[in-house]
Amino acid sequence: MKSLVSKIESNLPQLSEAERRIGEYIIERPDAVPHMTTKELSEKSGVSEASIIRFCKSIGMGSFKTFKLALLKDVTLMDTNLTDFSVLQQKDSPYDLFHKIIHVNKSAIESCADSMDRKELAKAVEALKEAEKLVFFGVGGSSTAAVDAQYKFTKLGYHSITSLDFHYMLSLIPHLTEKDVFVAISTSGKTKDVLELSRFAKKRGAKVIALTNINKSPLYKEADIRLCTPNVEQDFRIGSISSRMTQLTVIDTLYMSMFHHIGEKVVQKYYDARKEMESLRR
Amino acid sequence: MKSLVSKIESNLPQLSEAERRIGEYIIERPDAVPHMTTKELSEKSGVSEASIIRFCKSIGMGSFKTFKLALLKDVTLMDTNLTDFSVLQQKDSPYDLFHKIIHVNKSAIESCADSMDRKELAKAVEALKEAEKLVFFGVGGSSTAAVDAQYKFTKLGYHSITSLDFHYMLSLIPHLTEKDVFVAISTSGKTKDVLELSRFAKKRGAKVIALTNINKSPLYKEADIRLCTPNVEQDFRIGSISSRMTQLTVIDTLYMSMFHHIGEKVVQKYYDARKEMESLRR
DNA sequence: TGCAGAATGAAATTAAATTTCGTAATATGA
DNA sequence: TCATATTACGAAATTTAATTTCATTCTGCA
Repeated sequence: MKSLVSKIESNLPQLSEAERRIGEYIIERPDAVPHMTTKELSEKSGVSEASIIRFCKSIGMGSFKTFKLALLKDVTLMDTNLTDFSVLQQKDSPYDLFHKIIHVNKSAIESCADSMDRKELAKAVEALKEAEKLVFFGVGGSSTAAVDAQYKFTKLGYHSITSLDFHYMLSLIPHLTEKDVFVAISTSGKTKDVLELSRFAKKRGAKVIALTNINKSPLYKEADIRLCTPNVEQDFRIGSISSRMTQLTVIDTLYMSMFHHIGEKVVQKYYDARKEMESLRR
Repeated sequence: MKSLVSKIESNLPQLSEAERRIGEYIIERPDAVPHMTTKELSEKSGVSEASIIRFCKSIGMGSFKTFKLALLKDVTLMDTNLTDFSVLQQKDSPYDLFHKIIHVNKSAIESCADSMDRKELAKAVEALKEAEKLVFFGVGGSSTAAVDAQYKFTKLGYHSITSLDFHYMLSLIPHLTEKDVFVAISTSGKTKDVLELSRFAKKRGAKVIALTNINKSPLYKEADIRLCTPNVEQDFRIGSISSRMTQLTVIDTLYMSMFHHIGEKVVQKYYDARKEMESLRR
């Protein structure tokens, strides 16, 4: 049995101008179409709504709705890896953007699997297991990951520190020892603040874990342990919205691994914290 | 990831009479439902059309249409039968966990599409367009999203504020006016700190946008605009690692929409900021 | 050149989804 | 116990989407 998309593809030559335009759009973005209305699809493919209906009939579907359902079924089974698309188009509505972002973020997380080195990950987990203090540092977009990590590891009972303030960090690092871990977060691996603090921490004897894009950046080279995130595409104008997702996925992994390790010991404390929270009704 | 049908099944006891009737019918004939209209389904299950809509919202879907699409996907996949998995198993290596987390986070982002209401999203974007000050507030795991949002909107040139400190926020809110927007972030929608500040902000006349799970929580009810995230499963011991991903996806959407709106005006400023950063070699 | 016939989109119509609103039932609390 | 919320629900109104109708344009051919 032929898939609906390939059926459209093979019917393309027989279709009229307007219908072919529709078909081409559908082939391009089959995953997006089931969520659309005739109006949207007509705008996207540059034809009238009436033509959409005619198109559906042409390829043997009773109605636009039936067609959408059939297409969704098709796409679900196909499990196609959709390739790229440009994030910004002038006519995009917020809802369009929303779906694009879902797609982009999903793919970003998916590609995490490619860039991660399993040995480095194991080393990172070992280092964390033995760590006394954990220091996270990232600036700009990477501060999100630092804040998140700090919160999570505090929940696990770690002495876990982060700050956005370079000078605060500067005053903190002299107190680090070989038992401590400094997690440097920088997508590019070139951020000067992050590099300087990493070097300083390393000089103090702390283990430096770099959470950075997979490339041979200074941070990558200088770190003791490298947790690499994929080189997700980024729009030069807006920066990457997705690199943060990849960083957080790695943080989640570290968190879950540590939870796994010390897990049962802290469960009771989680309960206590939650119960206390409830009694304070917060 | 639980299937939608089994999710409905387990939610059944919590639903009201009419909604339970609907749920029971869906469990009985899940394959038939995607092709039905609200009218048909209401007749089959012996309730009103309005209840159908309410049912969809109750189980975490933005609309009847998205529900049908999700159900179809579910039914389609049921044949190919992907089994779910529990996140924690004793033998899991960090690398195993990593892959599981990739999977879980991906699914969480994917299911964002189901819970988002397109009208509410449009309303949120409109509100942001006209806003003077933006205030973000979230505690615990939700603070990540607040921090991220604050950073992003500052980059866009907004007067954008967040803090983890309840008392700081308390002193800030009296200065809000009708022109300002307060974005309340709480997965459960019940966090007392968030609720109290939202109410206060609303009393001051600010527009309150809730970024919360789709459920009928106090925050959901009281907000002017509701941006709903899906009810991702969470381990009672570790809390949800994924709800943050869904929140960030919504933040990304708002950010991109605003960028889209005021976009070209700020591009030059982005360049300036980057050039300055480079000249400072940071 | 002018006519038949196909292709197309704008506007009208029909159908479906969603919201609003009033009522009844049930919980809450003084 | 009685007043007061709160909740659940369906009927009707409204909004939104799908489909049909119909006028216009284009194309090929006598």
